[in-house]
Amino acid sequence: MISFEHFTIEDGTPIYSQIVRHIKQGIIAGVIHNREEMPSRRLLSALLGVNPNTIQKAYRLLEEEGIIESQAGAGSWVTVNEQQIGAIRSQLLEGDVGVLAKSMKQMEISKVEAVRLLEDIWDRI
Amino acid sequence: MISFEHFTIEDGTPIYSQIVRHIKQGIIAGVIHNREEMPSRRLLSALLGVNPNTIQKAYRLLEEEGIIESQAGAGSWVTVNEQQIGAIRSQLLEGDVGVLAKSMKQMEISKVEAVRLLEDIWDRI
DNA sequence: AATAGCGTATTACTAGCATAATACAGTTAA
DNA sequence: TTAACTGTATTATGCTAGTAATACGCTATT
Repeated sequence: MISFEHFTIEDGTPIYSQIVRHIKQGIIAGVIHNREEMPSRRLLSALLGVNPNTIQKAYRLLEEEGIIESQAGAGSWVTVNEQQIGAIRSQLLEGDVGVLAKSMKQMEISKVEAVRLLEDIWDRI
Repeated sequence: MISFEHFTIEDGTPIYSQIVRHIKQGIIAGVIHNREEMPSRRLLSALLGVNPNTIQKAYRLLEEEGIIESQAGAGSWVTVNEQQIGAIRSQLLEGDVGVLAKSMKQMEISKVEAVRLLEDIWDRI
């Protein structure tokens, strides 16, 4: 069963997006595996203190991306192969790093300074 | 007069936030200077194809942060000193880099790999 | 067979973002 | 002085995110 122990809701981003991202990051980190069982919508809703409809929206999006499958009465499970994992990894990393790089360039930050900032802040987090 | 030539609206973040950020980034980059005149709410609204109330919200937030001042009938101007610029710089950079570092750590990315990714993507943008 | 838990669907409500259409008072320049 | 432009304020509408309360049919387990 997939754990949401280290998951906390932040604001600024829709909750359903944060859940989708948490699952993707877990798959990339190797913490969440293929065929692993997702918590039921009602259970996760109770765990996170969030409305069941919000969980349902997250699960629906994951299903549309082919990352999980659901069966009425039974439950939901992760369904990813190695190729999908690689694609998700690229999708998340290039998106995140691209946003940062673009933002820093607009601030006239140099490449070496950008790397220095990343290394500095990396250790303080 | 402050230029919005290289500004394009993206979705996912409120438009008023994007405008606030654009001003802050311009100040950090040295493209926007103290005492420089902001475009009027109606003019910027027309330039960006956005409602005047959305511009007003952005300007109100900038005013609350002490980054601009407004006078009815006259207009609005940037009011920042060197100390404020340094503070805005830290605020933006540590926020952005912190979000990326935290996200990468959750994906079990190593520090050296993070730096390599940043350097790679930096040149492709 | 029955019950508990599962996914799924619907309706109603609140809050925030954005638009739309005005209105009013202060400043500036012709 | 008057006309144009400024910031400011108000009211109404639509959309999305999120909550709340149900309801229904399927599956697994007892």
